[in-house]
Amino acid sequence: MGTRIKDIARELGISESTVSRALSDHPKISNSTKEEVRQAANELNYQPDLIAKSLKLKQTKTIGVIISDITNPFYPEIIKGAEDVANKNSLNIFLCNSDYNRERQQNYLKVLAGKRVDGIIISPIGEKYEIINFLIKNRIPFVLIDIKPAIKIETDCVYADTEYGAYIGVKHLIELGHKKIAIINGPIVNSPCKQLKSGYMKAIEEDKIPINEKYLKECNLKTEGGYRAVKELLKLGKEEIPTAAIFISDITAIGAYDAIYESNMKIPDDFSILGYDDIPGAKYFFPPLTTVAQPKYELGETAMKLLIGEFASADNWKHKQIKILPKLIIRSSTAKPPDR
Amino acid sequence: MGTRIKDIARELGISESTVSRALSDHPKISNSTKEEVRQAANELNYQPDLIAKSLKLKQTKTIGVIISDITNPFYPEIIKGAEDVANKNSLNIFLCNSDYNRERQQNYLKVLAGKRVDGIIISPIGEKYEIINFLIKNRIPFVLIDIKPAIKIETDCVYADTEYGAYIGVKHLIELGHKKIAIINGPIVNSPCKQLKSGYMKAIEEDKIPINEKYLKECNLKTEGGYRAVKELLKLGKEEIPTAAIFISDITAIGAYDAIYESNMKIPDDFSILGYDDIPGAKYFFPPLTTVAQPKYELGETAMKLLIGEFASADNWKHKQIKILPKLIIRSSTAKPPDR
DNA sequence: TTGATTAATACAAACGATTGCATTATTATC
DNA sequence: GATAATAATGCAATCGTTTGTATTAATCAA
Repeated sequence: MGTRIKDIARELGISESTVSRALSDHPKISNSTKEEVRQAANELNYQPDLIAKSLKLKQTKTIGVIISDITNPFYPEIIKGAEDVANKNSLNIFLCNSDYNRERQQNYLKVLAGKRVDGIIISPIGEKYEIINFLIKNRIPFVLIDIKPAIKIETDCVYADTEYGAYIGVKHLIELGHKKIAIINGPIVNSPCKQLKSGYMKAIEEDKIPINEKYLKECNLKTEGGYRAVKELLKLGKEEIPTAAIFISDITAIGAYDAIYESNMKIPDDFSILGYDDIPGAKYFFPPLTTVAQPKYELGETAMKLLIGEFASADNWKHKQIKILPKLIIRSSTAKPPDR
Repeated sequence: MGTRIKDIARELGISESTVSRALSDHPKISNSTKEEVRQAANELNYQPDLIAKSLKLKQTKTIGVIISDITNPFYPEIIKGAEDVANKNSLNIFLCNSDYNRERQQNYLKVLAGKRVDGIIISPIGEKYEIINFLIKNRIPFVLIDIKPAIKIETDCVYADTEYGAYIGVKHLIELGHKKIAIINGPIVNSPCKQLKSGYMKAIEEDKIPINEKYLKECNLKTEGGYRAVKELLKLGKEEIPTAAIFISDITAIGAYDAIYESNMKIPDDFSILGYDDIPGAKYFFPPLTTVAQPKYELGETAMKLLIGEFASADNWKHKQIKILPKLIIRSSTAKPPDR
């Protein structure tokens, strides 16, 4: 239906190869024909078929990005960072939203492989070995995002140091005087969740605070997960109800607001809430949420740069694992514990 | 490098066409060879080349989605709605973020055309005729999102009735007793902005409230735009400072919180704020934001369904323009005006 | 046995670009 | 004026699929 190189060639009475070369400004084509070709292309509204080009050239100028929840404000900033870098390098992004669903993640992996993307940035959910195996087997360059590398794994990755983030967060709670501190975590199979726990443990143990197993909660990563977890905590004996909690994300912390208010308790007077991520809007919660800020944009930016190989110079033979430090943002959802 | 149909064919000593047909379960291929082929494909880790397939079949099973700001929580829900429908129809989404940048939008349009996507959903910024022209000229099926159709335009579109939303919002303010109501709008070229204004006007005029030109603000669609607009309003003479404002989005309304608090004023006692969108988190602002809720997920869902043609039945020759009604969510950022 | 029918597979062209090599046209060199 | 060098263009193969049309093999009817 549309215009092809063939059509331009016919129109001008020259060969397809000449048109192709003229369009890509090949030095061996005369300026006059180049001009003619460009004009004809314009008149005929020629749009190059990137599919055909990709097939021939074996590169798609496209990077696949798989994230787990586009609705979580944590991700859009990452995507933006990645997209900005991609654009600067005339690359495009194929965005996939696994929605915390492993099957869907697996499916997207296959689609991206089939679409022959030039590389993949993925924030993996669930067991990551199969993902890594798949990518390696299919020879797709990739960068893991927001995953702390395990010892055995040798891959490029960019991650925020959640262990450190959890540590400084819980330390902050301890300094305020809290001793009954809960942790509302996501599924512990996820790397950031693992890290959150170990940061929490480190801070708790450092201050010789006894560990209460009932304070260790796992929930799904949505608001409703946080809500339910806190509801359960509030059912404990009066003396045992924690006075503070650290959450795996601001989104789950929001659920805590709901649960606490439903019980006619006050934040932070009766319960201190420490979020994680610093999503836009956290500043305007009631009360403004104390949280650990993720370097979101930077995470996306760095991952894409790494993938593109901007960082690959002298020693690009070895995998880079880049750590970015989060920051504690103290607002008003944390305060000293109530004297019960 | 990877496995091709050719490789499977060689491996089994049969022809490529047989392999291809076996893989797609063609009835004329014997079950025994089908089984052999499937097994070999598995062993050799065959991943079909979707690029080649697309070239041949002239369809990519991909829908391009262009939105203007992935960072605005308004969009992720839309995307999710669209993606869910797409997935159910084994379609994928190629997401593009124009970032309110016309050049970038134009560029993405070209890329998507070049990538031969099967259709495009776009939330257009700036002048939409050139976009529509481009899409028609290139014979790409498309659906406009969040754009109220002008009389002359005959295209599929799905939009939330912003005029109605603004009308019920401003009515609410008037009923509270406000007479000095500002409108912090986005660039008036955008359709939702036009609608916001006319809804505002309708409500104001209905109650015979005189129009103050100084209350009609245009700003960019980010938090900082709302901040600056309100700052300017607060510089007016004491008597002239408005007592309430409706904002084009919750994101810009956030800027108002900053500006108001900087002037040591209180919300809603000194100034009522009415947002638009109902982004996740708006409920937890201080004070919780009164806002007009967009049917976001539904918007994306409907747009994709429309594009796929699920709605195309008897009368699919004419363009559908689907209107979805927003809802007023009254929280605590609006109250009766102060008696100055 | 022979021709017709059916089942299973193979051949080859096509999708729309790119590119190494061959070819032709033009100019330079002696 | 013949040959070499250079400039500009054309030919044809290729990327990995799919699919219409042979082709071959197997089965059946008479």
